[in-house]
Amino acid sequence: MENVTIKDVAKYAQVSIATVSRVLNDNYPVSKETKEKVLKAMNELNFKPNSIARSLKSNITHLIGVVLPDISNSFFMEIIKGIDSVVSKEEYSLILSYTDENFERELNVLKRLSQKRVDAIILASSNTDNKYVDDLIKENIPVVLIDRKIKNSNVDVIASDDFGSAYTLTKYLIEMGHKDICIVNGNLNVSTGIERYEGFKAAMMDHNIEIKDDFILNGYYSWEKAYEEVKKLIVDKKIVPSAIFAANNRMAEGTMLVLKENHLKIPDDVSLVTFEEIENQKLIEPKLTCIKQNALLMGKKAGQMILERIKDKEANPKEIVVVSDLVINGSVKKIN
Amino acid sequence: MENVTIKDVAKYAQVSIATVSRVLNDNYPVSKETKEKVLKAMNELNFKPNSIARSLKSNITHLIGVVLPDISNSFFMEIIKGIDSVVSKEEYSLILSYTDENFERELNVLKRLSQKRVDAIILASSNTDNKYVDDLIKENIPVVLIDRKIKNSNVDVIASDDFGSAYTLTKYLIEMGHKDICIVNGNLNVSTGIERYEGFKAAMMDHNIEIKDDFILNGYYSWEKAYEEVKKLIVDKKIVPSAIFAANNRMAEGTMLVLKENHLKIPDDVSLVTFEEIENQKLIEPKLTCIKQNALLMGKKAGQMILERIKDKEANPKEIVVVSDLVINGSVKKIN
DNA sequence: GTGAAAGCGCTAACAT
DNA sequence: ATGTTAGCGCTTTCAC
Repeated sequence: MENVTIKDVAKYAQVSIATVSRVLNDNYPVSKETKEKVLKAMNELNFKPNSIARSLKSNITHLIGVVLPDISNSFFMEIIKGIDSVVSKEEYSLILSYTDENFERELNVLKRLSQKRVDAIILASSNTDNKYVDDLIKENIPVVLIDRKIKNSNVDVIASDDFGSAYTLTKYLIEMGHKDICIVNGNLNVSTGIERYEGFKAAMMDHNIEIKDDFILNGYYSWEKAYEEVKKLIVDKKIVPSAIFAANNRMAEGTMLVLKENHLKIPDDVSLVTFEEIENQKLIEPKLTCIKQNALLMGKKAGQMILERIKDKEANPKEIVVVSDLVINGSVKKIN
Repeated sequence: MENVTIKDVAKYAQVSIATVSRVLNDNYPVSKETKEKVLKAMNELNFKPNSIARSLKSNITHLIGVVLPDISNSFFMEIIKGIDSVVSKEEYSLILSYTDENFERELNVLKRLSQKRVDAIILASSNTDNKYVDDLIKENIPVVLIDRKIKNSNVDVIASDDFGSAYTLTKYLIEMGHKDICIVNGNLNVSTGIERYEGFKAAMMDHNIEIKDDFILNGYYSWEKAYEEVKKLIVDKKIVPSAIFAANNRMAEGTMLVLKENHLKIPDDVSLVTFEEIENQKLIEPKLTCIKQNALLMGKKAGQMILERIKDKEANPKEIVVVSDLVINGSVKKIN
């Protein structure tokens, strides 16, 4: 009963293996009788086509590699759900890898996926300078970038308007009267990190507000790092900004804990905004004013894109921008 | 440059394909000179071994299927991290699938994994009656159950002591003076759901406390369901229990929102305990008294187990219980 | 409508 | 130490 092959089925049904294959794929004429005979044989022997062998012939593995920096972040989990909901309908499975924002690890993972001959890769790279993507494409493995862009690569991209949204969010703080605004930056090797920072700077500059050196913190998209950096500012340096802009949800969470531990109330003592909603937002007081990205939709679009790309590798790369919303909650104090 | 095979390398280096294979695997004697010649050829042609072809020969895919009910739950994400940290060292990749507690979907996913010829499967089944697991094992695909057991299957298991922990947690409530305790059950088709309920009942019975029908809620491990059910009890029926036992974190979150919306303070108005810590616990007042499982460790153990099992399919199945802690926080009121 | 046979890229037994 | 060859399970072209 173990590892029944097409050959066994053929013998059992007393036909050739070619016929079995034809029944299996239903792509060539087979007489009704033989077809039934074969199907019966398959059933009785509990035959399952070996997809490895199929892949070897067809060069199609029905495997999509998904490479993300942080799988505990619900933002990326939503993306996975979005991707899966689209591609699983076409019988694709996802190989999930995460990199922890570590570029070396990312390269290893990509290499492994390439050897596994995945049909395509969906990538949120931890480095704008990822040159390996070009190699992948040369090797005929299409890549769709999600959330994070890279330099010089002529590939499909699905991302948010990080610059614009950061600008909007900062502008909102400014219009609420804030000037002493601290930014907790994300990973500045990453397009989103850079663009959010640029958006922030542009808004500040456009309103002629100076950004103090002390108020530029590097949180690398990490909860812990953000916690440390904000703590250094507030506890060690004893500087309390009027508002804090956290460049992602994890860092907003770390920031909130510092504030909580030091009995600084949001928004009375410090205002806080974040790029991407924090976990369990609904249960936390106050809800944070934030940019809310549509991660599920991004995932779905990426799934569609990758399916199209697998079918047509020559089409011109597309860049899709998924709009994010500014959600105003009660975490920003109005200053006269 | 595209799809260089062992054959191309052989021609380029002017040796036989066998020699190339030998260099590739470094498992047979090859003279230093030829070896270098071949390595050079590989390099210059940018050769990458086709792991599909290898798999076809060896029957080893270096793929492990991971099937989980809910990937947005940090509990399961930690499990993935644990698994990955162990198996990626041995060059395994993970195919991730989630089932949303839907058993049909689970069966589909398992079938797909079996056809993909994964080397093994790590499964948190959404039904104790999963008989397909036996088929998988017959097909020579080892299975390790994680978190959730199934009936009658002679397979490796790595789980928590759900009964015991639920008993402990309930006993704690009782010792704090609670009698009107409401349980929000998980999925009662699942071993954890059942055992947690059983543990709860046993503790109640041992202390001669009657469980009221109104206080047995079915939340199916779903945030939304729990929210609905608790709301029905508290808002529609206008019954406020003295304490609530939520059988997992998502349901505790749903429950908390109902309480919050109805201005019921924890623990003053209602006490609440949960099986597994909620997301962003640190930022939420009050922190919930809970059973804290060691998900990362469970994942690591599962990873080790699966590697051992792949190496030795005949060894007797093991069952490992990972201990959970009762973490007492301020969410339970002491009643005289 | 069906069968024979080549071949996908690789490994390993056998031969030299 | 190296080459020749069969074969892993399947698809597909070419005969009939």
